[in-house]
Amino acid sequence: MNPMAESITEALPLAADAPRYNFRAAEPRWQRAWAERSCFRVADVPTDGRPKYYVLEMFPYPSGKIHMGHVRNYTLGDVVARYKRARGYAVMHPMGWDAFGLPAENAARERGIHPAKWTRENIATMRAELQRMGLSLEWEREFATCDPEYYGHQQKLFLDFLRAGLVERKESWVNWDPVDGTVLANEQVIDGRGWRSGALVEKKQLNQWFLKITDYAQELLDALDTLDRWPERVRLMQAKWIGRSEGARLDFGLEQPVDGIGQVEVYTTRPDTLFGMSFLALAPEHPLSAAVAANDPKAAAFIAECRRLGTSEAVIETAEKQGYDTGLRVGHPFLKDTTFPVWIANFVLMEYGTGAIFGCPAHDQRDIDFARKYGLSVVPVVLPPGADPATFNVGTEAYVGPGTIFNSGFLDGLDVPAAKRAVIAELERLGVGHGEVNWRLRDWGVSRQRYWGSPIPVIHCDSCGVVPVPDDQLPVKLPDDVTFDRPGNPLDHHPTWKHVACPRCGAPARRETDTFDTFVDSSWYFARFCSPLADVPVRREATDHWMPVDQYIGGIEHAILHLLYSRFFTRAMKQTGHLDVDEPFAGLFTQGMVTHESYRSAPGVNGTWLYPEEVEKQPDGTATHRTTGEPVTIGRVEAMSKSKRNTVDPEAIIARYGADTARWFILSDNPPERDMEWTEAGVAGAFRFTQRVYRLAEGVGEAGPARPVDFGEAARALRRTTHRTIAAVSEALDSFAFNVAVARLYELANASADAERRDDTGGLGLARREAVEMLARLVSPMMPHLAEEMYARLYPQATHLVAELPWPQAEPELLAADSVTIAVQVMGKLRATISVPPDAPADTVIAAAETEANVARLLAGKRVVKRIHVPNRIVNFVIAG
RNA sequence: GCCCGCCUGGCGGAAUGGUAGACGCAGCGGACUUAAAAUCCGCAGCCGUGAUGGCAUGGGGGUUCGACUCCCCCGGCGGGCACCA
Repeated sequence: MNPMAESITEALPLAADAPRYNFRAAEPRWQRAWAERSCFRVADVPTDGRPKYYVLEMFPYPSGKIHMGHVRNYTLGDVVARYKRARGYAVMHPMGWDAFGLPAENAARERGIHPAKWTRENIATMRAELQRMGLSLEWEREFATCDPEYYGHQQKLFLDFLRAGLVERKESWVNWDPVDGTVLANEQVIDGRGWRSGALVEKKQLNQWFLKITDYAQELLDALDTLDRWPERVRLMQAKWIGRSEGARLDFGLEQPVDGIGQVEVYTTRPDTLFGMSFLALAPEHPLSAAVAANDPKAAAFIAECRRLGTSEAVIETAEKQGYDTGLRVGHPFLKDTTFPVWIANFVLMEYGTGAIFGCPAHDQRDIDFARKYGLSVVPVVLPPGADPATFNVGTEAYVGPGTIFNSGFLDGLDVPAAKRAVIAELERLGVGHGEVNWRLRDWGVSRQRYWGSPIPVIHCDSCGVVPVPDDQLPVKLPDDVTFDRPGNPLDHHPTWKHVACPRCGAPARRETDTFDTFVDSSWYFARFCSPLADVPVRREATDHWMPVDQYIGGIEHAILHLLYSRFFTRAMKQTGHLDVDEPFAGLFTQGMVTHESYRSAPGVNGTWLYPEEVEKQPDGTATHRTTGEPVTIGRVEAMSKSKRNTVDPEAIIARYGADTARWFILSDNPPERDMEWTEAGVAGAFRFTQRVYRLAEGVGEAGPARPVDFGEAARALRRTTHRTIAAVSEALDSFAFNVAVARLYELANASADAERRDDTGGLGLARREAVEMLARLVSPMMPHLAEEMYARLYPQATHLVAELPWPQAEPELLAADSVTIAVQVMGKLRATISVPPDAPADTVIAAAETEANVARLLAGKRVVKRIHVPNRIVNFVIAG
């Protein structure tokens, strides 16, 4: 299976006599030491007075093995956790498993493994892998969302939400796979067909449970402004997703009522263009469309055609605008003697606004496309600045810019915003409409027709209706004895599970067999971590102390759904008294992906994909197959994916180079928010650095008795480098600039190595010992095992671990230099550098600069009109001419 | 189409408006070695006679004593959203 397995024990070549850091022995030893000393334990409700810091990485789905994306995510989080701990914070850094979901059911269907067994085995494997990474996790808080204790509390939250009016059961249009007998998410509909079954997907109305996230739409939007430690683009994406729009809702009266329907309600953001109306269009699912279709087979056929196309985005994108003229006509609120045709149009969405629009082709691109196709009238009513009202016309492109209203009765002469206000006022006065805010955000449908999820804790009774499961009967546990031998929901097929007595009247009733969307599970796990053993969903004292998460870290792919759902859930939990915070994540960091070159076994795109381990790179930049020797095409560098086989197994890397090397490389390559390229050469370089740093520790002398030393020039220089590195690394870690921290540590290592080659005079040996100790401690958030190993060498009698040490402090007097180099410019171009004492007065510095031969030459005979002096940095002479 | 981001050596990247290219990877030269690896030392943006010479941060303009950094225009790349009325 894994081509790299054979090479796991093969070590990088090293000289036999080279001192060697044996990570295979050291890493497990220090992992045990941290665990035995409970270095990473904190209390649910601490009393030690340290400030709290909650570091959380998005918990993994137990898919089988960890991948490089996990390694990057958890390494980033671990650096923050270890650094903040050293900085004096009580750090909570938990880990758990997002354990429900479809892959487990697929495994059951395809391989006959029970989803619970499959999931538990994957968790065991992946937990061991994470532990080998040396992460400073508090494993005592671990849970999986498939634990009945967890989802039972989730069911309790749902019932509390239900009682608080935050839950609704309603009919909604869904993508229905008639073969699998299940609802599909939009992403699971490919070219109108189910992604698994290949069956044509139908649009179907189904009773679904909804969480009323739209109740919080305004708040979720407004509070984005308070999330100043979130990436701007995530906030923008959420704002767009919530999609607030301001407009008007108004009624259009039908000339002839149809099936009792006398008017059509329309939502518009452009009430100012009402006089430019030329048609009204209904969504195919609109009740009036259905009423028309009842007596008009052609209309029915048109609607059926629209429905067949489904709701998938890909289909909507490519579909041409199509309409059907119903023959009906509507009046206009302001144009008393005019009527307009009513169409059914495929581009009108039932889910947004009222499912009906008025068409103003001159000022809306979709409407003009539609009007030009079907020969409908086009009346411009917004005159662009400078245009001539007598000749201004609209061709195939709608005018959507600002301007002055014309052709519009009482609105003529107003600008667009004023006209909007005037129309709304008039509609309200006439009682046919009003101003309204509309949202793109929809309520959150949480029902899934699946087994491997949390049961939704309600019971359906023929006489009592929907009855919540009483709190004392929670959790509603999943039955173990289920079969996956036929399509549909195994809970529904189960012979006994769903048959229960109604808790209210005792009559035979049925359990809800839908389970929760797994996004529900991940919407509050961060709160549960604060008190993972509590017999309530969350213990208030614990969440009051630990929430919000101070630093949340994960992939940008969760920018909208998971983060928005969690923000909503936090508010809902606050409303129901479970929490007392508004926002779950005070700080958010979104990491880039891990990428790798891809390889194909033959030229062009015809070859099969090859794993990196199957490929041998040649010195000339080409590549061949490791066993067959045939040429290999090197493809693009792209995100690691199983389908492209451009993956590298973290387990193999850790086995071959050690966890610290993997961690170091993944941090050093580039800034963490960008995509990084995983390369063999890069890992090897990181490995060499671990060895080099360790040798430095072996090369320093014993810790002598503390004594005042009159440091010589070289020792003073090294000490300044050491202390500047402390300051620089601290600053870099504070700002997530881990690649810069790495660079500064290379410099310190280089400086220590330089010192090693010089005579130990003037206290250089002591300065070197200090440099190496600080190197160990500064490197510890990133390479914790190596740091412990080095420290143990430096202090064989030490009674504490680096993981328990406070962060080193730079000595301020060592941050100041003996002298500074000043750049001397003439007319902004560098002409010389001079060395002067720090903070030398301006006239001294300028005088010194002027005497530099090269500067004097350029200034000779010229009139200097300005002398710029920036202390400790630069002198610039501006000459006339 | 709309929105956002990015563009610096062969590569990843560094740089409070103040000496552009730190640090690493790859490369080249040398030491050590029978040899290779490893290790160590050194070189290294481009042009150029070895000048503290010139040109250089996608292209063009601007602000400034001074611009990778701020502003405007253009180009390229990447990402997100999208019949949202």
